[in-house]
Amino acid sequence: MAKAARKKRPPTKKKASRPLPADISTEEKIMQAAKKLFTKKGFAATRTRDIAEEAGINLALLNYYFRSKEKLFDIVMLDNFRQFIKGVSVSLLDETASFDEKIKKIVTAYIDFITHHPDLPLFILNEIRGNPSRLVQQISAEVAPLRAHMFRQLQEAGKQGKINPIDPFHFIANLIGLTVFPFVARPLLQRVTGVSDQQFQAFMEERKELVPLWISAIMHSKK
Amino acid sequence: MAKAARKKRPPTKKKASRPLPADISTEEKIMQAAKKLFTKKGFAATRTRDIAEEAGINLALLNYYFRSKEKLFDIVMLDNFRQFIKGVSVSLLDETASFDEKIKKIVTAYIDFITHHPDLPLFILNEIRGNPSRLVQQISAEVAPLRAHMFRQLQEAGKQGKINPIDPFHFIANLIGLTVFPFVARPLLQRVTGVSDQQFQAFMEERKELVPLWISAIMHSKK
DNA sequence: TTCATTTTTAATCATTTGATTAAAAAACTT
DNA sequence: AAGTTTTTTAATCAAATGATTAAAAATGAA
Repeated sequence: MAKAARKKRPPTKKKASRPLPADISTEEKIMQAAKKLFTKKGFAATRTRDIAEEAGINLALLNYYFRSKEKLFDIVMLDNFRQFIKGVSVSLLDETASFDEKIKKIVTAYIDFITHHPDLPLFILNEIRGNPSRLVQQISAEVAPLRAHMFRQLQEAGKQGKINPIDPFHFIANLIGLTVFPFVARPLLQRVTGVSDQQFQAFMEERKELVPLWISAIMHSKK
Repeated sequence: MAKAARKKRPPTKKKASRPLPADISTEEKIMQAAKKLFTKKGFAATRTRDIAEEAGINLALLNYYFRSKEKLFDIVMLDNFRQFIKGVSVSLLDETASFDEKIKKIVTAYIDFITHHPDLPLFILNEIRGNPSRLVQQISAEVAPLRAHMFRQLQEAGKQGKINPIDPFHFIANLIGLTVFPFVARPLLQRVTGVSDQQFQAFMEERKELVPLWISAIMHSKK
């Protein structure tokens, strides 16, 4: 029997004619709650009920606005990625800075940024793994111009003989590894080295200076 | 009504009098399946049914042998940790090797090891975060002697004026960061740098030589 | 106000999932 | 072989969980 598909009321089709509620909208509340929980615990370990409670709304509202847990997650993930990339792109595209200055800016920016969003890196590393999807594809597209720019700079610096020719792969692995990895491995590192929370922060402050120095040392070390 | 608590038959209390089944026991099959899935997808995203299927046994058997998903996970996790640590400890405790040689051995050992267990590092970084539990405590205890040994070596090398005095925190963060991080961030790195699977392996082979060189350069760079 | 539309809720559904049970099958002892 | 214990299974349970529904409340337009 042809069950006339009950057309669901389209959610959140804002009447273009009138301005938004302006204040902290319900949709935004849900997004923020979802971001907080998804980022901290990952997709599978996060319950939609927890998100609803964190947002202070009814569970049905979540589905009303976002249709499904997956959809909501995709949005949060994309948002997280963009934020993560933005940190680097600003410094990277600053044409007035020298290569060394750029590195220093990137390192500082990332350390500051992750200090305020400590769960982000691991979230991204996790979710990028299980997702060969369009999401990741989209991210790649957004990163492309940045990559091109950095590669060019690397090549120029290499040609001027200032530094060793180093493959971009190694360069980026080193830069991000030295900067981001301590945050990702923080619980492990603190256990193994017996470092307190306060000390950890101090060490990361130190690294703002040290990592650029080390990167430089690496690129001037003789093969 | 006092329902006389149905005493559950104690699982897997092997009669000590007779040797084990010897071949690949059911218990072992379950362990291996659980390890594979837990390590790849984490605790929350892994279903006990999937483990049972992967092991080719009935779901009830899993609970018969291990009582609960949590218990099984704890066992797998401890096992994974030990394996991860073992890689380093062998190289580290080799008294015949010089400091530089040790570093080279550690880097090579880790790169080889993780190449064959690519999901392990991220698993550990994930599970150590949400687990301030006795599990992590136990790990710490097992790592302690290694840490002490490495610290002593670092201090000695520093006193001999061969290298800059470098805090153990920075040293370990650098060593592991440069060695392990590329694997953890592999999908991201490959996307950003446009590197193929084959090329990635080649790069990691290169790093067996390069990372020790870089570590050396870092420790000889002037403050 | 009245009416239409949007937003929110309580209640419920359907499926998934960890766990248990009772009984069958297999292994071992005598 | 008979009896005992261990191992394995099919069936089922109970709780958790993502999603939907129908109706109420709020909002804005006329």
